[in-house]
Amino acid sequence: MNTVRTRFAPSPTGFMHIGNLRTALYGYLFAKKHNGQFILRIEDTDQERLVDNAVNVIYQTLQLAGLTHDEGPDVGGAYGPYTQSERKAIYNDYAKELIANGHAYYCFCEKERLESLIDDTGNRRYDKHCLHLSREEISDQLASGVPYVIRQNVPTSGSTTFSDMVYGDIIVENKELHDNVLIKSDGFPTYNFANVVDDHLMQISHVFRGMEYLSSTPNYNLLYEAFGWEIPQYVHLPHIMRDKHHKLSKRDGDANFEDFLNKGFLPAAILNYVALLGWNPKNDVEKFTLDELIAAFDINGISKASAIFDEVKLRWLNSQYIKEMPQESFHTAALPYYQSIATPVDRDLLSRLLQTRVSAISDIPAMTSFIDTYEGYELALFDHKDAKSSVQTAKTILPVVIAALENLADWNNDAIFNELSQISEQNEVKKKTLLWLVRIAITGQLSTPGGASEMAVLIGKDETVKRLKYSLARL
RNA sequence: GGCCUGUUCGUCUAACGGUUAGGACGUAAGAUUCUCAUUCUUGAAAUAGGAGUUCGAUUCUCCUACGGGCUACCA
Repeated sequence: MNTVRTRFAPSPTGFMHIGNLRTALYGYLFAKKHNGQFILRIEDTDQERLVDNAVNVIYQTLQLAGLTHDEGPDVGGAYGPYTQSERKAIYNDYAKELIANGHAYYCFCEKERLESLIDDTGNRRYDKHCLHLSREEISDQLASGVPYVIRQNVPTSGSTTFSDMVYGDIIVENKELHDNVLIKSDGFPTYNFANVVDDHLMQISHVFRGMEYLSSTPNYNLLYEAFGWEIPQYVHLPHIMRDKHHKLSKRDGDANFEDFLNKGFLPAAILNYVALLGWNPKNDVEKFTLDELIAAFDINGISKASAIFDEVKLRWLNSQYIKEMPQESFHTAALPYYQSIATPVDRDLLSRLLQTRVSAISDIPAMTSFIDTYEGYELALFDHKDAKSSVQTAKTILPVVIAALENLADWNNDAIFNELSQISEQNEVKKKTLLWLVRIAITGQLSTPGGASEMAVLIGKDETVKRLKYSLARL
């Protein structure tokens, strides 16, 4: 087998879409699995859609995800340049070669004429008008500077077959194909053309891309054949959907890698989750490091149907990653979220408690808001079926708790817990009930970083007693 | 409209002619527990519909329905 070379070829149009990230991931995994190279190529041929700094976003994302490329604009390589706008002359030379051997031709048609070609079903198919121009007509037009494009000359009969490693063999009638534009009037190549030329020159062995390109693949093959080049292996990937009808899109504001980072998801968890969307390892393993993914990856496991992105499952996976983090790492990651907490509390304790109860780091503010703001919580929180707790039980037992804790000398977790346990025994209130009541009374929150005694330690004795009295007064 | 492509629990998916159709998330019930967290146990939950091929179809073929993609001087 020849060397495996895959490439990730994004357009620098903004943030990194999660679907693109998966495409990059699969290409990376496949290359590394086969000791090959993973190449980054920037496809900036659409000068109108360029976005400042977008290339840096691509570098940063790849780096955060751990998908290091062996060749690319920033790291160089033997097949550069790796930015398409710097390869303009190359494409034009190859387009001329195609014109010379009859597989492409100059087209001088104006927009108006093109639009007159629209048929009654609303479709447009170029009629090869300029293919029939005489040699003189062409050189006249070129000499007088008439704007032109270069079009692919596809056969009008026969059929083209291509093979995809995911979707299998696909046959398309050539008469269904269009004479696509190869070189635009601004001199830049179209995506379709630049791709073929670059994938060949960069010796890409396997082309990983979204399945939206399935329909244009016959045109690609015709191009490869016109050049006499070897056709790469195609690996078309199903889409990632937001729901049954919509692709996960930038418009929804949450389809970018960065958006998920901001929501408190770990890069490794995102990557792990996304790897499993549209691919399965043929066993029941759900959690993979990048290296494990490399070892397990196999094109056979790629599915044909599109997959709906489920953030709930991502949260679960992310929580698994959080639990496995070293304590210090979690603490460091959580620190920024403590900024907004005004009351001084033991942050190390907070981190220790939080780590097992948070599924995304960004959950922290909601879970800790009671530290600063507490008054006016819902009294209904006292009513809890499982804990057999109610406002009524709170009313009777809280005075006992206040009296006991007010006189407690040692303010630490064990002391508080023992004290509360005793109260529960002496007053025939279930421990679970009592702890529930106390926790609600001092936090006013359904979900807290820890249990009653832990929360009491966190906010301190004075505040605990103060809050217990406040709660009792409200009942 | 034409062409391409897809369809297994709510979701991600396994089973590449023979299984009580498996796993995971979520969900329900229960146990443990200093929270509804964690952990553990158990349960409910799917082959889009119809023809065929076959001793036997989730699996192969065809039709229908319903998705998605393409049909640009965007990628």
